[in-house]
Amino acid sequence: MASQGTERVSSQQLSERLDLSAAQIRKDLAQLGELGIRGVGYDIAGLVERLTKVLRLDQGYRMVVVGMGNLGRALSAYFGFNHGAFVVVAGVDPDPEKFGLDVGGFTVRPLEDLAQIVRDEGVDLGVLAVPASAAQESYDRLVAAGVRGVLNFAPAQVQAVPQAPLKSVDLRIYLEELVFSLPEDAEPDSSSISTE
Amino acid sequence: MASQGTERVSSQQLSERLDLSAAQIRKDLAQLGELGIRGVGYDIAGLVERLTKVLRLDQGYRMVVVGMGNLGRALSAYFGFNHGAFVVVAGVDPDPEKFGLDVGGFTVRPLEDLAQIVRDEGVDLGVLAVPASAAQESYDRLVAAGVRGVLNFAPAQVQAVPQAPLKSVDLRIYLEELVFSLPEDAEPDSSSISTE
DNA sequence: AAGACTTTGTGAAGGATGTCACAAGGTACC
DNA sequence: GGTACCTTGTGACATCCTTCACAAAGTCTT
Ligand SMILES: NC(=O)c1ccc[n+]([C@@H]2O[C@H](COP(=O)([O-])OP(=O)(O)OC[C@H]3O[C@@H](n4cnc5c(N)ncnc54)[C@H](O)[C@@H]3O)[C@@H](O)[C@H]2O)c1
Ligand SMILES: NC(=O)c1ccc[n+]([C@@H]2O[C@H](COP(=O)([O-])OP(=O)(O)OC[C@H]3O[C@@H](n4cnc5c(N)ncnc54)[C@H](O)[C@@H]3O)[C@@H](O)[C@H]2O)c1
Repeated sequence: MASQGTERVSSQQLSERLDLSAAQIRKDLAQLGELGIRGVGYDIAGLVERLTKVLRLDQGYRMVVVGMGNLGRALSAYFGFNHGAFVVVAGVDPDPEKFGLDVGGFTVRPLEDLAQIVRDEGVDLGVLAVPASAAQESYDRLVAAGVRGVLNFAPAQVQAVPQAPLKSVDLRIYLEELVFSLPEDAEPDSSSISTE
Repeated sequence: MASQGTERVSSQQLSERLDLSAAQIRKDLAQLGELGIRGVGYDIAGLVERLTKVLRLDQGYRMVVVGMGNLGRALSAYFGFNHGAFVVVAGVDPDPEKFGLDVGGFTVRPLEDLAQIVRDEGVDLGVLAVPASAAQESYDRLVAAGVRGVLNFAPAQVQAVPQAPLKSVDLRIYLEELVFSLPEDAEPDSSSISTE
């Protein structure tokens, strides 16, 4: 809305876009102070500014990707585009064949350089795109190197320390949610069942 | 647990693994009938079987990936490994340079073949890995081709029809949640802010 | 300036969800 | 068989979250 130049928005309009009740929108926004103007609505630029600050997105976060396989490269190219507050500044991998590979504005470097990269580049966050078996070890490595948080894409249970919060993304969950939301009637064929 | 050969589990043990209260586990599982045995706990094989059925994961789902860029190829290789009930059977792209490219057990085919592929291969689900600007169009195409549900990775608001539920995954949210969970004290540098 | 109209902020009510605590049912050992 | 010990299933309670409904505060028109 802001990028389209709209100036004001009502809780009613927001509720339609976000699929929530208008009362919910107002209750939530009121938590941040009196942001709206009665009879008028909310100032979009003001909302964006306030929310950006509350969500701590008013500062830059520098990231390093660990594991430059299929997913690591895709993420680097994606986040590398500088989505808002986030920039990927480096990617590391233990596989020498990947060293020097160009992705999203930087080249892949050896895993051993991690600590140095974090220090020199002022890295804040780590992204794990390594095999599940290497997830815990990689997390520990990132923490030792000094990152302040880690986003994990490996389907593994990783033990985290409070100094470096961990957030895990398991894409399989989305597939499961999708099939659960499917209309009941005719279910698909069962030719490809496999019990892992 | 099942793959490790463990036979039984108590609500207490589950609560520790899942970070929920034991009472919560019991209340939830009791919804599916009396699955447990008092004084003993739950039979793991039985639980897996019951949950698999309830979540409709007891049947195979065949998928097609639309958009064979960085993410599409990564996802194909990932899901192509046949995670439980899911198999990627095809990938399509409008870019002729990508035709014939080999990923995760199949080759990339032209976008125009989509309808035919869905019909011939008995595809149930579609995966959107296209630019945001092409998301709606691609969703419509998938629905017209006959898929029963769509998983979308493009950061776009797509209008869905009830016959083909849509589930969207926005990875940026995870980054935002991660920085919000960071310890308050010293926030990182602000040298790389950009307002998109 | 007054009246008609909007839209926010918010107590109060209602609904949903989570926790407690214990009887019911089961095992294990003598 | 009897006793000690577990662990589930579940009402009763507590807590949290959402919706309702309206006063307060603003705009717009005349
Ligand atoms: N590909 C996807 O779409 C996708 C989606 C969700 C999750 N995942 C998960 O993400 C992870 C990576 O997936 P991928 O498809 O990119 O696999 P991949 O095999 O293509 O890449 C893994 C990379 O990690 C590197 N690596 C191996 N051991 C390492 C270690 N100890 N430290 C650092 N790097 C190491 C490898 O050299 C390789 O480059 C896996 O755990 C996978 O389950 C992948
Ligand atoms: N790369 C990531 O890690 C990542 C993560 C999350 C979300 N996404 C989103 O996923 C989408 C794809 O990302 P990407 O990095 O793979 O981009 P990409 O540019 O590498 O790939 C996009 C692909 O879509 C194809 N395409 C273009 N128009 C199309 C159309 N009308 N129909 C079908 N295919 C079409 C292109 O030929 C290209 O192969 C984007 O919307 C991106 O924002 C990417």
